[in-house]
Amino acid sequence: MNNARFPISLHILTLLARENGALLSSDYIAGSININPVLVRKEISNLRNHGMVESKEGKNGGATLAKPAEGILLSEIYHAVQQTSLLGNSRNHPNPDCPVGKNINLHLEDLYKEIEGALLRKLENMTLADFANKF
Amino acid sequence: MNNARFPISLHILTLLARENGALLSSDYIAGSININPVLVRKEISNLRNHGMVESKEGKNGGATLAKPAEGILLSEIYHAVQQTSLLGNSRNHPNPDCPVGKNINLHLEDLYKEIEGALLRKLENMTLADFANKF
DNA sequence: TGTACTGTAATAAATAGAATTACAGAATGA
DNA sequence: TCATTCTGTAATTCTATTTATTACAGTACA
Repeated sequence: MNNARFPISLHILTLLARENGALLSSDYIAGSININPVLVRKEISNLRNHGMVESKEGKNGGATLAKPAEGILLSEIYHAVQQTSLLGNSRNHPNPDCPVGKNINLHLEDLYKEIEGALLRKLENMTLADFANKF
Repeated sequence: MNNARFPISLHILTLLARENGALLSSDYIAGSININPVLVRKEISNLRNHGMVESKEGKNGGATLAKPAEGILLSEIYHAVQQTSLLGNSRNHPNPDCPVGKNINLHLEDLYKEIEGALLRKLENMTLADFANKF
């Protein structure tokens, strides 16, 4: 997870959480994050697919939360953006003729699962409201 | 941490843990991981700087563990390779004129610290020996 | 019916990651 | 002593990933 999708999504959701239902445009949001509006729309599209955001097309359109910030767990956001494994995967195929190479991916996966579990238990105990209220 | 440094370092250390003090060459290790030997030497150099590995130059040279595998915590390996923050950082500077933009990096940092703490408590309870013994 | 939006695809630019090349220097042992 | 086999490291090239940009169809509003 080297890319900025988690912080970007959290930033978007934090902005939306502070508006009480008012729609924010992708341009406005992009201005706060300082990234390209198209990337904002892409992230919003993803958050919408995960049920956290609603958006409205056309003039005076924009995005808003699909449910109260108290009901959005940070773990949901994590799941919505998570693509690569937490501690990195080698793209290479380790040598199947080596007893370590042959099995390392299996054992790494187990390890990652365990670690990610610990992380998720943390994120499940924090809501978007908790985060947004810090500002 | 999108790159493969954690799994590569763990792979190297696992191989070394299974040799009882015998030296392994970067070429041999690279063959097991299936990456370039220069990258192996770079990682070994880093692990050496962190006191986990010793190496010997010249003919019949190679690397070996600097201390028993029972004394190497997975958290040490994590610290040795960790560069980027766990859940990704935006390279962009958020808008300082926006109340959210102005403070988000601060709050993200706090959040990351807390999450990383949970992860580290897990990794502190696993040794290289625990991992290597699975093979 | 013009304006201001979203949604999305396609492309280009920038950045990061990994491989490769190159070579100096160290240890060995014939 | 000196060829051989290693490490250490810098420099460069190659590749993959990420982000920005361009373009435009479609929607809603006033």
